[in-house]
Amino acid sequence: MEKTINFIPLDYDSFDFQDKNYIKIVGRTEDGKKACIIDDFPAYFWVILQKGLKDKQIKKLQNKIETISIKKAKRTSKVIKTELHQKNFLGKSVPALKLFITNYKDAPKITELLDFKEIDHRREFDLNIITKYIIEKKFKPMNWYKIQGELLNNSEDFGNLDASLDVDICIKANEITRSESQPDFKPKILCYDIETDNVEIGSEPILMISLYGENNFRKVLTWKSKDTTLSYVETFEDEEDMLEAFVKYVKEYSPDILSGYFSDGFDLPYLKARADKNKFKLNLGIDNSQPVFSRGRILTGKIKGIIHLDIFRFIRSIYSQYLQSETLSLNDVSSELLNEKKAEWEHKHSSKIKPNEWENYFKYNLQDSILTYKLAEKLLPDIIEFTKIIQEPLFNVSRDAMSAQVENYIMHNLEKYNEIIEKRPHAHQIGARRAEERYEGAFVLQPIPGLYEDIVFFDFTSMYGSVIVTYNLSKSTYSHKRKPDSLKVELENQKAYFSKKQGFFPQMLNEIIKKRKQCKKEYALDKNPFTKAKSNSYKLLANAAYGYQGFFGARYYQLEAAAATAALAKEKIKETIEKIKSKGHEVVYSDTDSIAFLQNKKSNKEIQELLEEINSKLPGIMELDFEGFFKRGIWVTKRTGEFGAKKKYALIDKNNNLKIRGFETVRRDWCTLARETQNKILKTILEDGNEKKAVEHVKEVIKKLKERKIPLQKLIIKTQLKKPIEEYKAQGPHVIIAKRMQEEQKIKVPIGTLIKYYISESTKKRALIRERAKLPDEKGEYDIEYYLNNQLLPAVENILEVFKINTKELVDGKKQTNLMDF
DNA sequence: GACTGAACTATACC
DNA sequence: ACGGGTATAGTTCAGTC
Repeated sequence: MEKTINFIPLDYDSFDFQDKNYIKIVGRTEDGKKACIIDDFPAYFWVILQKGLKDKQIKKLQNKIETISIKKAKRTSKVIKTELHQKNFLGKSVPALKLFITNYKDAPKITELLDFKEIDHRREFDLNIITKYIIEKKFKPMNWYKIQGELLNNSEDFGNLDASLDVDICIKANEITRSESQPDFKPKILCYDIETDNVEIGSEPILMISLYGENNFRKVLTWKSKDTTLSYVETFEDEEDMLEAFVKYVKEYSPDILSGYFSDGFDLPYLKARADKNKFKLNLGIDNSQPVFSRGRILTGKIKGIIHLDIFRFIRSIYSQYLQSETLSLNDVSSELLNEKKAEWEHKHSSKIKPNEWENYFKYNLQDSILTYKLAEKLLPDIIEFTKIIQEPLFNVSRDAMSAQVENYIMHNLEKYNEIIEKRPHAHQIGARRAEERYEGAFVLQPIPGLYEDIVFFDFTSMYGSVIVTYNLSKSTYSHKRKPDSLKVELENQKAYFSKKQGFFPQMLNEIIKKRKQCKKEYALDKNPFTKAKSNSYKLLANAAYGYQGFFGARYYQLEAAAATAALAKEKIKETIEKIKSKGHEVVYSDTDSIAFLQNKKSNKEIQELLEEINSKLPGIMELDFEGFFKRGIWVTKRTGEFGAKKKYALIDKNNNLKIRGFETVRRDWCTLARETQNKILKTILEDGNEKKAVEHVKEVIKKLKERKIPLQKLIIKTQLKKPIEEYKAQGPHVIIAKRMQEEQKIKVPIGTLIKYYISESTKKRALIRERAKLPDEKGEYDIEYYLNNQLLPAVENILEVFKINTKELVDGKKQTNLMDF
């Protein structure tokens, strides 16, 4: 039966039927029904031919290729037909054969048989099948389409596929056209969280599972305690019954997105492992399949027909640059984004929980799902807009690293350039790229330490991106030797040349930057969160494009283009600094794309005119922007030597808002006491314009510390493990503490763990710091001398030095601090 | 055992 | 393995006397 529906694709999957590839897309219809679209997949890839082949030679080659057939264990795969096309590859026009094959999965195998001398390159055999499908059919995620096709209703097509799918409607597509109207789509989200006694996946039973969804849908499922009056708690006989109810509720709710926080790495694999132990099928998929885990660098959990969204993964790979949370824990991120915290619950083994305590545990468990739901709601505009722009499924976009996002964007936008997609680098190429010498990067101006007044900040908008566009720096425009009408860029040990004819990479980047500008304008007029999200997405892409060209895993890697980008950016900012100086302004500081200088009694209007004048002479799309006026700013010396420290300064604006960069205040590996004290003195100095109050405050803190009146809590030092503990060559304090945590307390300390410790007094003379490091709850007295000399004073010394104050004089009994004082 | 520079390590800036 | 280079600064390590 013929059927036409309006449909929005959400989740993509591929399957084989009679040895051919098909794509299965799950999404929603306009009236909110869950639908599945089956579409065929034209499996093909390209071989790029040598130039100047005669028609006869090509025909002969085609005939040879068309006989290729390979047998794998289960299927025979062959070349169906070939077509000759004129395509572009890396900006050059090339003759190419389009090879249609029966099964795309065998494309790499078939390319191995194509070692004919007439063939220069084989391409597009190494794409993800869904990526290739979306490019080919332009059936893009999170957009509305009109689907016209055959209704599958208990039909025998595809082996009764439709009958096994838990959807309202299933259609074999004949025609897919983009709808004119694109109404807003609000996906149905369900969030979940589990609690266990042991974090080792599957090691012990799951104690409870919470669920939270729209219209205040809330559940806590448990089998541990039946003693509760909380209406949302449901109790079961055993773990298996609880798991069964979990699956039942998910299916009834029928979410588009099932979301957890770190659920890829914990909740979902744990659920699966416990289901296995109970010999129970965790059949969450719409085809009743169980979650499937792919082992990349990190575990990834996929559920068929439902988008499994791990909010933590998205935050870590994309969103963390907008956050200032010290860790990406649910608690820290929720505090920052939602101004809400996890519920109070002191973790203890379930055997030690008293009957009247369980309710608090249930509330805690539910709160985690609620926070995850709120985070999902908050971040979804960003995730959806990014998905629409990148044109990959939300499942991938929410997990991919920035390099993959840039690459996917490129691949999905190459068609209008008639370009064949470059291949992924081989392992040996990656090795060679990684071994390449590093190139010279950005310029950082050495500041002269001091307190300054009335500071102006300018910065270049998307500087590196605008340089790439302006000078046409990319793989397809690069040449190692001079060509007519090419731009020469002097690098450290070589010269690089870039053609003036615009390449697709700079052209695409130009579009991205233009769209960003447009969105920004739009948002200024109408504060729509989706416009903001779109603007953010383009900004992210524009900023990542430079790093992409220098990234060893990139299809369009060109180190010379990256090096030239940095070199030209450096040249331009230096010229701009000179220009500002020539107008009588003292330039205080500059880092990469920003310049700070003294207003020097000039009016704001004159500053604006200066900006316009500079802009009128900048090349291409390069643009300098006004960042802000600051009433005061402080730059300090390095700890060693008397020169000004780079990447370390503090500013205050007219509304007394602080902007602190690089100082210990913003570093999480310093104890709270040092950070708070430093923050306070920076604030008073910048507010008052003098150091008087700051000195008094420091004296007070020193006194308290010496009297041991500072609580230990403020002296805990946190350091993150950046690699497995056995790989450390130097046994620093945090490494020793981590080892003890693992050996004495049986606490797992994987990469990324934030190790907490304090430095205690020692009976031994000249003991190493690591020998004095103790766990926060370990008995001992903190070492006053250490905290004075290694934490507090270093944090305030360089700041007070600007006012010629010797910190040591603030310390009573200086002989303990420095023997030279005698 | 004291001292010193190099190596290792973590974190921040843009 | 999953953007790039620039920079500060603490602690340990290894060599010297």
